[in-house]
Amino acid sequence: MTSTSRDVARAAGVSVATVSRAFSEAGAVSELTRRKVLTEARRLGYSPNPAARRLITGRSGNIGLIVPDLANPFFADIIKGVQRRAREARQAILVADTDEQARLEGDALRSLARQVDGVILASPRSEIEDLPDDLNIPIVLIHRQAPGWWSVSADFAEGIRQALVNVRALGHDNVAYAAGPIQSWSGGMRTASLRHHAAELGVCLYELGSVAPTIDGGLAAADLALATPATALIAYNDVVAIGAMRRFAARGVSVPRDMSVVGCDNTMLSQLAVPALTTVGVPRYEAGEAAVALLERTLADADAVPVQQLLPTALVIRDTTAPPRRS
Amino acid sequence: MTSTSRDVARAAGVSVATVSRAFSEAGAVSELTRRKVLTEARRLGYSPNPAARRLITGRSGNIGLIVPDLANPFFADIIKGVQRRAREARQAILVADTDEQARLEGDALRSLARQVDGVILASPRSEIEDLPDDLNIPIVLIHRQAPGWWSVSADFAEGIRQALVNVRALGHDNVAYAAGPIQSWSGGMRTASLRHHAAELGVCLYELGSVAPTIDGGLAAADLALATPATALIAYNDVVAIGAMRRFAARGVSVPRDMSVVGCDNTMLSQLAVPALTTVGVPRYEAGEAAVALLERTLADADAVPVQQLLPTALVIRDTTAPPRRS
DNA sequence: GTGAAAGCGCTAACAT
DNA sequence: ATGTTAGCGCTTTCAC
Repeated sequence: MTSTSRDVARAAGVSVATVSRAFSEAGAVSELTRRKVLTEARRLGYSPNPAARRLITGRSGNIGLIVPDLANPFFADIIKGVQRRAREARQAILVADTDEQARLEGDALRSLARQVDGVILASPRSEIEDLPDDLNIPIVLIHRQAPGWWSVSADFAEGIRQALVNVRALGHDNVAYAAGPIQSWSGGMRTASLRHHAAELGVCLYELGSVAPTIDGGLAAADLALATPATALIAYNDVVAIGAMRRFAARGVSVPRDMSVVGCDNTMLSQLAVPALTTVGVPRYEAGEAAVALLERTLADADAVPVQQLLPTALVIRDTTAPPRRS
Repeated sequence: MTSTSRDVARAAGVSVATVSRAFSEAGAVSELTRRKVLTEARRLGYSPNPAARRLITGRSGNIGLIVPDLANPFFADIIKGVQRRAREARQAILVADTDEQARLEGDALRSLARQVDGVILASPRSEIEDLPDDLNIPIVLIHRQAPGWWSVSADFAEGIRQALVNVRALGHDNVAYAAGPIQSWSGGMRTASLRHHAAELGVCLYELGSVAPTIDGGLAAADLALATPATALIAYNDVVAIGAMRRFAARGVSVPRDMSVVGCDNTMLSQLAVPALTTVGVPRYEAGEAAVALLERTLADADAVPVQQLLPTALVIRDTTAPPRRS
């Protein structure tokens, strides 16, 4: 059905090797014959068979991308970044969704391994040491760091520190914190940073414990926060923050007059739902792009030493209300 | 580095053909040798080279998915559906984002064509006749119908009709409609259905024209709606509806007391942002699954006659307020 | 039920 | 600058 390099070679009166060269643009073919070959190829509707090419070069021209949840806008943005950079590099992307299940990450990795040149693993839920390590392909982590692994991650510790500084500057000295799932690496970073800097800034930190990263989790967080003297709540992410705000409203607690709320991640949700929410903006698009760039580096030089790139977060301040006097 | 079928064959004391058979589970190999082969394979960390397999079978085990915008939760859900069904069928997904640009769809299609067994094209922005038709691979459209093409689409006409019936039942007889981009096929379906049924239901329809499918478009739609006697506004999608509600609020028009608003698509956004918004729920996850199922059918029987599957929409009613008296 | 051998379509030496 | 040739790792007749 589809024509082969032989057909084109025959039609153009050259050898298959020349056809191959014309398409691999090694520049090792005269301009004249190149045109001739390309013309015949177009006429016959020929394009190189990627499977055959791959069988011999060992390169697939594909990169794998594994994310916990495609429907989460946070990861959607990461994919867009990866996509953009990959398109430039003429690489296609194979995407896998693990439904937030850590154990599916290893499976996805293994099934992708033979089909791609490298894999980008966004916000892995697994323990890094549980991931298969005999895959023999480069892996770049996004928003997760681990010794000896390539990664590009936001500086979560610094981001949350800035949020705390901001809240402190507004005059809050009793701050509640609703942590997310305990497996969350970024959550761990945030918690540690918060503990460290609260003391330093003279802020009394009320840890509300781990809540689900959902609207419901936010409702619970709000109730817990109201049981403390806190006048500000820092939430694991925007969804939790939105849930908390909803509960505050229901309980007659005015935000931000009676209670400041700070989200994290700065997803589109926060802008649509609560334009006044201050959040810690975490780079996503940029992280996706950077991850592809790192992958290209490992592909170009397999022995390169792993890079752990750190991207800055940006505090998006949309609330500058001073705290109320609460006894 | 990675071992080949020959290595396994040697280790297991069989021929490469037997190894191949053991992995292709044709059942054409004795249970004993099968175990032996599989054991050796595991020991050596062998798995079949997909490129080689593909070169000979012609099947890649990949399916392509082209969407206008990965960051749009609407498409994210479609991907999740595709993903789920594809995983069951042990197919990987190559995803391409066209950034809402029609002309990129043809490019994406072409670049995917040689790498996949079939392509799913979600909500194409192109004119169908502009798409390349010499690709020689099956294509299934989502949320778009065209003669002679495989497709699975929501019944947009019926969905919007139900919305209109609901609004009419609430007592509104002056209804405004903010249409989306004129290139939108689903939008065209909706507009036609609305015109048709408005007359039938005795509703006076005020067409506000085409607005951008954004928050800003919603702001404009609200202003336009207030210039008519309409007591209800049906919006192209939830984002427009949310934008409109924001403007209504700013202009002191109470929703739903003074103005009913109906969205479309029932995205997560609408639930988070405005829990009271009535919307037309368009199947996404299901559409994605169904599309893979159709693709499997074309793959199993290349001569099968194209199916155009229609999925029902679901009216999500969260507002039952009667209309105000407006002169 | 299993083996031997012939390619799938391409690229990469090696010649010329 | 171009042609010849030898595979890449697998599946698939065809024998046995």
